[in-house]
Amino acid sequence: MPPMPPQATSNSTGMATTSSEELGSAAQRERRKRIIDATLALAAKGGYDAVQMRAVADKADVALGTLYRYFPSKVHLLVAGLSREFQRASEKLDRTKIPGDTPTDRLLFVLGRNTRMMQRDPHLTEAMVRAFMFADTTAAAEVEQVGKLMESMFARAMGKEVPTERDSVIFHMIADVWMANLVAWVTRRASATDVQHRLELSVRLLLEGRDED
Amino acid sequence: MPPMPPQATSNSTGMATTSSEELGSAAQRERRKRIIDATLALAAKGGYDAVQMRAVADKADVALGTLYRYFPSKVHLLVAGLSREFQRASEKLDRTKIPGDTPTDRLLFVLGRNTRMMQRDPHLTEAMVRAFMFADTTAAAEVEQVGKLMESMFARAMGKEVPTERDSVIFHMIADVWMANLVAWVTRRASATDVQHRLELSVRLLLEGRDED
DNA sequence: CACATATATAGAACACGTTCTACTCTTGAG
DNA sequence: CTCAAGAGTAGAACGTGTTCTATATATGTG
Repeated sequence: MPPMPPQATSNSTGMATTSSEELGSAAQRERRKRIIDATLALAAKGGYDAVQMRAVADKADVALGTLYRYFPSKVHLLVAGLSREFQRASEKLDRTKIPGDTPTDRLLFVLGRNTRMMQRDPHLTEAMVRAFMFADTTAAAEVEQVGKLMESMFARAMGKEVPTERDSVIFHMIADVWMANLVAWVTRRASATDVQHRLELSVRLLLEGRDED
Repeated sequence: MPPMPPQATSNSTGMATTSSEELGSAAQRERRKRIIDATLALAAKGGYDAVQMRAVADKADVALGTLYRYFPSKVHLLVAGLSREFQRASEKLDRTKIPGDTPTDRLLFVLGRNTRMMQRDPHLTEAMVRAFMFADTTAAAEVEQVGKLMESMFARAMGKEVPTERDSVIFHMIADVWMANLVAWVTRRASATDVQHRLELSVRLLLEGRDED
């Protein structure tokens, strides 16, 4: 067993620790940030395949061994990147008044906004989303964290800060449909408008049990 | 450009050609079958990681180069395996009277039956489902075919042999939720009962706009 | 039959994720 | 200050997906 370094974001409560995020010295937080920056930069340029561990290490100016000490696999790395992106989106959302007359409309606004944001960077989205779906059991915790982030964004959008169990399940389904559609879009099996329509229909059905107003 | 062999299953109509399936000499169909058999056997024994191209080639008694001539990547191979499994499930279904009083119930029966069938072989399911989700654009056609199979199974279950556009979209969403739940199950982020409940809830909401009867 | 061409084979070669080794640099406890 | 343990570094090494090369075998056409 190697001695664990900064690493892992288990955090049993699911709440972020104040604002500074997790353990590690300043230098370590710096390194971790550089690594994720490098990852996302490479992903944005060439997608999943362009995120090569040696390239990430180089660009982040750490040794390959160090990279692996921080993130035990390429998938962990990319899911961590997705997590950070969602965290940022979520924070930005907090500073925004979400438009829409009904909770459903507001959820749809959030979903549409994030979808468009991701579609603006196809390579990056491809890399993160494929890693997310490919993740195996060893990255289950990281995937779960992303799930939590999506759920809480949805909850906030709908003004259900404390979702019921049923709400949670429905948010989870919406997240599933969202991710599935992003995957389809990323692999060119669905157009941007396909995605938009499907999301709208499924959200209305799941939340209101109807579509067309 | 290398000369294409048996290969690809485009089939623009989406209909299976009578019963014998696709082009190629008898020997070629034989090889193809052996390859998929070998793939599924290895997958059943050790999941995604155990499906190693050299091992598949060995077990199928073909050269590595031949394997690649038939299936251009590991993902193609596994998605083809999933496709064949679904085709079989679909055929078996055709020989079955689907129980259930309402179309929704019948769809849920089919979904539950297939889910249980897949859960009976966790490794195999893990291998196929992860490949399915990880597939890139080069395997989009194969993924689409699997999508078509799911859709037509659902359509048949509900007695909607000729689904409307709206039906299709809804079937697609159900397939998305189904696959997402299988992924979650496979990575131990969801239990079998979680999956069952989520599927039931989402199908009822998507099809009837309500749950609890 | 004979040959041209498509397929199949064995195995080397290559790429990239991951692991390992040997060494150096930091850091914090005493 | 000293030094032991942890963290980082450079780079070799390994495993598996994929590609390439050289050769052999089928196959169908004159």
